[in-house]
Amino acid sequence: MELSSSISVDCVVFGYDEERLNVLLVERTLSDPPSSDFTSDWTLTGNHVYQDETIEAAASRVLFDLTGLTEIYLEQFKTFAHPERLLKPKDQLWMKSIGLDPTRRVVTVGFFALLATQQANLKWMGREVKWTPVKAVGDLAFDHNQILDAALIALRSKMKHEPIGFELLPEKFTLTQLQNVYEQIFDAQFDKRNFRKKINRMKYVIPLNEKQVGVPHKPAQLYMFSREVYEKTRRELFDFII
Amino acid sequence: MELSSSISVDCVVFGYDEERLNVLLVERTLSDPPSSDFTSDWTLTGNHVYQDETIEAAASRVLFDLTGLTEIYLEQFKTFAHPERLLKPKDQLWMKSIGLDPTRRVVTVGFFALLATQQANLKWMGREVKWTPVKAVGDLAFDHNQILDAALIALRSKMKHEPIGFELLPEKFTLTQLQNVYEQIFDAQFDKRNFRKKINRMKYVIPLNEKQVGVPHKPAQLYMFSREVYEKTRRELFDFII
DNA sequence: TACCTAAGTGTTATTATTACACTAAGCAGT
DNA sequence: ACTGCTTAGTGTAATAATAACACTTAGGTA
Repeated sequence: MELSSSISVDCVVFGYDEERLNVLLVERTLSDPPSSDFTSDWTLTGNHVYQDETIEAAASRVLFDLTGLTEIYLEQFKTFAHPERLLKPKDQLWMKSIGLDPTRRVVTVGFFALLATQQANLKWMGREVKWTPVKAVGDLAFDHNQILDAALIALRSKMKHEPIGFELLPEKFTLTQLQNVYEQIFDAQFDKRNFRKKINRMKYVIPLNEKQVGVPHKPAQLYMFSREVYEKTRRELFDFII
Repeated sequence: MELSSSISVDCVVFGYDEERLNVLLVERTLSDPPSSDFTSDWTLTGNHVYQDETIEAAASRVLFDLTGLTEIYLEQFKTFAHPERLLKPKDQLWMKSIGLDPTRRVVTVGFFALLATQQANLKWMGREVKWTPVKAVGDLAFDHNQILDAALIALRSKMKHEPIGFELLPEKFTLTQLQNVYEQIFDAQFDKRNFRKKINRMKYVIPLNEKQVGVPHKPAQLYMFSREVYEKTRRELFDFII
């Protein structure tokens, strides 16, 4: 039989806080009726797509409602549609409680978003919202662990070949911060001098006439990323690969 | 209002025929009622997802029905859900003619598949099926030009960083064939000696004890690709990038 | 003034990239 | 058997990128 389904978007919102990579989670509690069986747990941030809305608009709406920001790096990475993705008893219970038909198949389109954590001012439909270090995420509701895993794979893969690390930093950043972003996300350590040599070749990482102030050590040069220069100077690489 | 929709998959089936990159198209005619207004045109190969079917299974089913093959390289690349993606008059007419509700939003998950054209034995629900050179594809039905464009972008991007060019060749291939695959898909020319030097470093491209036979020139060494060796010897690269 | 912290910098050996042109092997036609 | 046609296959030298490695500098704090 042909499939009729609801469509939702889930945004895996990654935030970097100068220490590690975090992901935004919102609490899921059973409010109506409040149930003692239902211990609260955590979900990614998602919502249904409205009738006349594109999925990109739905994802932006979720992000805006959540953070108050509009210019967020956002990218569709994968769609999740397994027939049994929402059939765990707790998920069923929760769907009933908010008035959704629990037998209805829900297809969700996964997006990931990148931002510097301090940019965001968090709220979500009155529910609790928190940043959680990606490495400390426990069992999530629905199939959200799977979605998060896929988002991480997509993030790493994109990050290897395109300059999106900057999206996780404030507009002005130091090279040490930039290096830390890559070290955290790839669980790797790079040599400072070699890293900087490489960055030096990237004409789109532009030194500013500005240094850190108020740090209790030699203040670092600040840089910014220019997507414009990147688009002009980018050259195609083939790695395909050893 | 919340969205209720049908889910379909569309497979962008790429085939390489030792000359260029082709894509499989099927003819769309209005059979019931046959209409003289409705000039036939071409679509990608897709179908609805059934109630208890995963989208991956639906895509494999489409490919199997189309080619009789089961072990095809297949990858989900993007989901298309624009509210107006099927509202062109011709698309509406066609949906009515096959008994679909034309006001219903249809969300389609795009997959691309790779094969060597000679492997496939084509048929599709009695409709005409043809290989078309990607560069010669005209206006397609629905939003299928958009889907094809996105598939090409995804293919090129993946191909730059992972060894999937082999999927477009027969199991045993020559280095010249391999080079042609990349030249065609990237619209570029590579130096033969440098290309071969690079391939030489890839331990997963394995020379066989076998040569071409019956060619009217020096017969070429045949090679095969070993995914197993690839997985073992692959090393992570960071290009992120000038 | 001494100490702490992170910033910033250069050299050398190895490896990869680029640009470039001739010889070898098989087949077809005479 | 010889000639010609076609594609396969190969090496070198100059330049650029990578990898491994340790000390000095600038500011703040006590």
